[in-house]
Amino acid sequence: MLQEKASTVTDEHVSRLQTGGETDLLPDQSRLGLSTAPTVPSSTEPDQNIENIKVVLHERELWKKFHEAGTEMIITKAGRRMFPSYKVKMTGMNPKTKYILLIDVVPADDHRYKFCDNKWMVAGKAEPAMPGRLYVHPDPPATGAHWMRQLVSFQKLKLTNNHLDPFGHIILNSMHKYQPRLHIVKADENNAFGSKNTAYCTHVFHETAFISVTSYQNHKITQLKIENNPFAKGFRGSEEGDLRVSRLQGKEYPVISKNMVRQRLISTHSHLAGKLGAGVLAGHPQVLSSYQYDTGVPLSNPDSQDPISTHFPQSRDPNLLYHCFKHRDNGRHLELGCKRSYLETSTAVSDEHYFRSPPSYESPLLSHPYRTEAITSREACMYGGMETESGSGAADADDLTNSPSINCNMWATVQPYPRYGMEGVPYQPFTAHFTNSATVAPVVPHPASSVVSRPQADLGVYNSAAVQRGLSPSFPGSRDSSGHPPLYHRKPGSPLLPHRDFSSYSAQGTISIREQAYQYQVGLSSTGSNWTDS
DNA sequence: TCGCCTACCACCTTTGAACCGT
DNA sequence: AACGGTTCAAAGGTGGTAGGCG
Repeated sequence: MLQEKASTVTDEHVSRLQTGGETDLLPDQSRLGLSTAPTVPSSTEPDQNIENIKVVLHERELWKKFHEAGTEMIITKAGRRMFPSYKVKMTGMNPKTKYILLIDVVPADDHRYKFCDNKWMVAGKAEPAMPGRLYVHPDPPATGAHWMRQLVSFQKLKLTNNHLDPFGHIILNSMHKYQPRLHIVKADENNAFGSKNTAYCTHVFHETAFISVTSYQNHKITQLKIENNPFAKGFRGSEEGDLRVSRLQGKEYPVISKNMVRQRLISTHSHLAGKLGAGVLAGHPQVLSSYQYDTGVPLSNPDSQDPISTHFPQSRDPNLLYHCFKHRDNGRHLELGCKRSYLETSTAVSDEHYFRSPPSYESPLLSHPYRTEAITSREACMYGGMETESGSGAADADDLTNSPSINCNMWATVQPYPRYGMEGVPYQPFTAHFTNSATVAPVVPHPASSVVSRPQADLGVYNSAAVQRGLSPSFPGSRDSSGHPPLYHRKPGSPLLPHRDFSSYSAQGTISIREQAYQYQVGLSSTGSNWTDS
């Protein structure tokens, strides 16, 4: 019954999309950092539709500060957290319905950037995209009441530039612009996720877009991080007046705190001591003057009236993007809610670029075959601390205990990145790929990718294959008497054991780009059941 | 030569076990 | 014995830096 309604709704929204449908997002909501899926007039249960869920970005003002300066996120081989961390407040959920929350990070455009003259500039075409990965909130599928009870934090999400990252961190390319997206997935009672009628919606906050870097380029960002990140307290001026003085003096460059000077002295000392064996102090003025030289470049620029565009050139993010989809059992992927594609904009000027060179940034979640991956390491699972943050530790046991546990899972996608020189390739709308493993949807090869059609391995496969097989130590394919995958049942009080699954997906054909990384993942897939936590 | 990346550093917060008192 | 509060050490996160690499 619900499915029938969904079908109707889906068709309606497809129609709206095809006619350039608008979102129902109010301008005020956008300004307030409120993301909401469009309403669905045809529904008889408006309050229980996933489309009605509203999401408010926590600490939006802080995000905006970073955004205005041009947010940068450090990526390291071992993985680095995002700061500000991604936290949201949810409302409008059905208190009794179970949901799964996921985040992915998708390329915001097809450019590589460089930081030149205190602003970000396009430095060429983007590198081939990393295999898209999903970060699943460590809380198991929980009721809407649970998610709405407190802030939902994704602070333990980590970003890496290690293409072979085994920890399930989100893999990014340095010097590229990315956009995190939040996905809310309705968990099916039986299959938890990815069933025939899985509904989900996607929320995007444009303030959270960032450029990935291996070291900070913009000193404004560095200062903002130091000022706001408690872990960076050590880099704050030991005297409270440092920053204040710098502002009073109208200096745009960062003030050298005592710690910074000390570190430089220590570093210089050790370095010089090793090479010269003497004359340490002689290096001090040099260090300082060098620093001032590096940072003393006037930050003003002719376009300073628009800091966002200055630091994030060619930003095409509308205030909010959101997508609501619902999968239908027949293998077709229909869009349930309305969608604003990157091409769908209000101002031709700011988005001209995208029309000229329409990137084919299909959602890894929505438009590309999935492989699944359950994470074993504690780092990758990143659970536990999250509970403190989100308060899930105090959640009603009922919210969680009966929930299928897919904690610590990271779903990975292999995203065929468009080949270079694809100008003119029409934008490919997102398509939902929530399928049941028994209903494998045909894969339409990406027009710009070299991917050979291969078996669908999407979120539905995650549910049916990965959970059943890889996520359980009793692989393969065993189910308990209740019919649930063993993973769904853990002993009361027992810790959430990390699992890893690389066995759920095998690829046919080849991928010419990012082949190495892809093959790596496939390789893991073939040996996934033998994975042991290190 | 230059830009980017990595390993390492010291400092800081967070976390959880151990301990103690009620 | 159970519970709650405090202490402390280990783990982990942070940006800065030198040096390596292409």
